Amino acid sequence: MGTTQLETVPEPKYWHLKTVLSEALDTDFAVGEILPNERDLAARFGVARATLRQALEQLELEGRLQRRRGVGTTVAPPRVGVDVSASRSDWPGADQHAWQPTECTVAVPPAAVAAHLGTEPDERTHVVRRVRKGHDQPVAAELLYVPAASVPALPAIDAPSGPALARGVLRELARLEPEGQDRAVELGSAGAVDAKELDRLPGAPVLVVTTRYFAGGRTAAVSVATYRADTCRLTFGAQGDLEISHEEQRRAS
Amino acid sequence: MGTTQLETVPEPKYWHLKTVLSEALDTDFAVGEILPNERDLAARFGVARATLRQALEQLELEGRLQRRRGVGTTVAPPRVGVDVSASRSDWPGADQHAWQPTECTVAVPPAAVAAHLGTEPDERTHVVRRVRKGHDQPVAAELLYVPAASVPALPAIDAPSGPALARGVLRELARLEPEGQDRAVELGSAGAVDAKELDRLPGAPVLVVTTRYFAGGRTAAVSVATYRADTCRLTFGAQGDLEISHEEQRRAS
DNA sequence: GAGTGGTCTAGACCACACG
DNA sequence: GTGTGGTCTAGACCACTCA
Repeated sequence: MGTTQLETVPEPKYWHLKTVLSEALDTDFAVGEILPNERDLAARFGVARATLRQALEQLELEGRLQRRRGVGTTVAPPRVGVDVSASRSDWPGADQHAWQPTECTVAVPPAAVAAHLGTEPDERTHVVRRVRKGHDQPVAAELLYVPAASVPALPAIDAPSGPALARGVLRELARLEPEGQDRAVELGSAGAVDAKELDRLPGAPVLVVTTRYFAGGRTAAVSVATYRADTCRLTFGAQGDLEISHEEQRRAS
Repeated sequence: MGTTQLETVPEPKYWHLKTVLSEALDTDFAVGEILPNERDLAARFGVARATLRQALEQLELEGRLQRRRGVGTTVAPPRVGVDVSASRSDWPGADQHAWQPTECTVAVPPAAVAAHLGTEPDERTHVVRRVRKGHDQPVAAELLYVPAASVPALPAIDAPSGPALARGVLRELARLEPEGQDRAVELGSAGAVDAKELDRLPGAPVLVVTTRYFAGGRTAAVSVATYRADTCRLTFGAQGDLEISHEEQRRAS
């Protein structure tokens, strides 16, 4: 006898809240719609604001919500599929439409990047900053490290300069004969600069894509690109894109 | 005259804390070492425990720390590179060493998965649960949806069954002639089951890898695999692995 | 049982967007 | 100015691990 169900797992409040909210989003809200503010929501559910926020954070991490200070919390659109497959012609400089150079400096790359490039630990390289846009929104911010050896025709100019020089570096890079590339994806958090470029707050979750470009038997360039984890889904399509995100899979289940 | 530097950006405390802690980790701590407990750390830095925790959360998200209830906070080892490139022979059933089947059921897949598979919305498929291990640790939990049409030799058994039947399904799958695959990566949070399988708390950040396997002009199977985002770095190597993680790049800079 | 991280509360003030 | 989300505090209790 006794209880029909052993209450073995007292679910945390924020977890239960997240579930309830998630279902409400599916049924009662449209994409772009504004939710009630956090204080109201917390009161409505009878929890402290911090607890409510913990649930909202989870939902934002899953790409369901978008929160903007001074504005409010809105229902996020489904994640955008972004092609990052190596089979495409995405050798730096080839896809001028997607990536937009913003700056070009000469600096000493992080030691590990230098190791990839085969440059001396204190050797300076060109550093091109680029932004990738999609559907009006910035989706990724990139630092592209290009050693002088890869672009011998260019002088190493000390002073930071604009998109013009950046395009020059990319143009020179495009002359090389691509021999392949390497890619790795991991979770990270946006630094101050990247955050500004991605229109997010510092610390926002990002997918860090590190790419090595090979040419002439060497590593011709290394790219460290940070994609907005809240709005992006990285696709490595061999036979076309995955049209439906995990997010939508979950909703539909 | 006046201040030499306009204090334009009052950095949040937790952000500054994170930076300080990060540097301390680099210089004063070894991998696996236990940090002082949260109450002590908070007191030492003169902040509330919640603020200290916000900094620790960030560092955990970046794979620098590992926190375990009842135990303490330890310095995490560098992330493990996990190969998820499509070029490998990772057709389900081929790589028995990495993936370990734990269960096999018959169930109706989520609608979106059904759409990928081309099955009816209410049509049941085999569902194989697998776990991927690496260096003693579980790194990924997977649900593999296999429609009956892909494994015609097998009867659809209603009752859930163990690894034995799962291996049977995989064996049948391996008979098919692979025609390619599709892959997408996005950020998610672990559900209750996945969390248990990955030895993490529910809600832990994961990298969700959705794969479509093609054979016989159809989608033969769909896999939804969740990788531990804190400990894993997904590699798509065309010319070998990236040996050095973003993490280490940052440390070395 | 002692010590750890995980959850939760009820406040407060700040930075930002918008009218 | 008003309202929003972002940060921060100083507590409390709970769930878990381990000796």
